Order: sequence, then C-alpha cells, then structure tokens
Amino acid sequence: MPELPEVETVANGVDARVRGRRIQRVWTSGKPQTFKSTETEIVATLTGARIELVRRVGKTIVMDLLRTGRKPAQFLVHLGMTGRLLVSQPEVPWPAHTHAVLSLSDGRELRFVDPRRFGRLSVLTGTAVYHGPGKEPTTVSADEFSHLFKGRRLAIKAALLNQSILHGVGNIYADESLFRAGIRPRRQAGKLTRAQLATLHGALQQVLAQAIELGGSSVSDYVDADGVRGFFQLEHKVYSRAGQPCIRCGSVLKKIIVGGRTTVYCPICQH
DNA sequence: AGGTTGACCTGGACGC
DNA sequence: TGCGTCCAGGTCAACC
Repeated sequence: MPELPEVETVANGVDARVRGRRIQRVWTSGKPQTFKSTETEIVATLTGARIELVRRVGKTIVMDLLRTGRKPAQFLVHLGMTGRLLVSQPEVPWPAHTHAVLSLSDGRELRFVDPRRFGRLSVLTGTAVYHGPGKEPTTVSADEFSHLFKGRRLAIKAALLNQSILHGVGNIYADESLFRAGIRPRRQAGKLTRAQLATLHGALQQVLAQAIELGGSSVSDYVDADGVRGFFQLEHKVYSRAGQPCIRCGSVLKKIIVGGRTTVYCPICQH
C-alpha cells in the first residue's frame, strides 16, 4: 500500500492524535510474522511508555517513547502493503486482521490492522536513533543522489526501489519520477549522465512533495488515520495507465517488468 | 558483493 | 452465483 508520502501522511495523522499519551495496555494477535521483535518484548517495552513524537523514516513509522526509570525506546511500524494505523474509541469493533492494540491514557486505542500481514512491528531500546536502511529522498542533495548510483549495473527503476540505497520510494513514485525526468526505467543506473541524475533528483523531490501535500495516493483502500483518502492518484501520469495515451505525446504507454515489478512508461517521452 | 527471483499473504476484479 | 485466475502501494532469503 504505502510509500513515502502515504507513510508520512499516516505518521502525521497519528502524531496529531496520540502525541503525549501514555500506553497503558498492549494486546498482540500472536501471528508470528507480524512481529520482528518478539511480542513479549514489544509488550514489555511499550507498556507504561509515553509517546513523545510520531514521525516517518523511509517507509517506517517511528514512535519515540519516554519511560520513567527506563531507557528511551522506539516503536517501529512498517505498513507493508496493506497495513493501517487507526485511532478509535474502544467501543468501536476491531476490524478483521487486527494484530496489535495499544490502549492509551485518553481512553482511545491505537490499532494496527493488516490483512496481508506484510507489515512488521518492532521495538528498539536505548539512545541509538533509527535512521533507516538508506538515504532520505526528500532531503538528499543532488550531488549525494547521483553518487548513490555510481558503478551500479542494475536498472535505474530497480535502484530507486532498493531501500538500502534510497529509502521511501516504491513502485508508484519510481515510475512517476522516471516519467517526469524522461528516463527509461531499464536504463542502467551507473550509466546515466550527471545531468540526467540531476533531472531525476528534481523530479523525484517534486513528485514526493506534491504527493505529501495531497495526502498521498489512494489507489485501492489506502486511507489516513482518520479514514480520509489521499488525492495524488489524480496526478498519476503513468502508474496504472498501461495501454492508455501518454499525457504529453499521446502515444500508448507500455507495460514491462523491471526488478520484478510492473512498470509503465512512455516509449516516446522516456529515453 | 551486487543483482535477480520467488515466496510470503489476503482480497478484489475479471472472465467463464 | 460461483469458481478459477491474476494482480496489488513491499520486503527478504536464497540463489547466481
């Protein structure tokens, strides 16, 4: 489901609702693959903690926790493809596929719901701050950005999706930024010119900023913490538009597979 | 080490 | 209506 703009929208929405609350009780579903730390460790770390801040790092939602008489900690939520974080009154029935419920000091519940179970919950304790696996696309400079792809033999689309290079970009924003930069998805990352990489850097930052402003892309069921859909899907120029005319030149958009993912591009506008 | 592929899951859309 | 097939915003282990 969610890439950087969607995760940022969720993190901001959750922050506005739970910041400053204390976690009084924690329930977990017992579905093992949902939990990257053990459920025992998650319950022990979260119970009694105060949520200081909710923010995004890459595609991960990070909750900074303060705990009286204990080391600070962080609660990491990765939404996978279908994960959602909901803040609800306790009398509202739990949706199907609810995997964790945090009872908060204001009486509400923070719920993690994930039908496909590709999402992951984990905790970190101590003062080390989570920085994610790669570079942050919204703040990386053009110079750092082009340096990331030096000597890389893989396709630029696959490189954009590789979270240990750049974290936060997924299938939608990879295709959308490559279209806006006029670059073919299968071009070898290490062979792009400095000028092309500078253009791609600009296109990516612009597309991410606009998507964040519009609350992300609601392609199927993605909604923010309040159940509100995003609107960036109205700005998709290639994603999910294979076979339709290119918005710029009118030729038919092509669908190929790159890095194991469906990829759409314009054979005329992208070189 | 860098790069590629398939497995992990459920549910919605589509065709017959 | 129902059943089968395909597809989906993401990782990650296991290969080459």
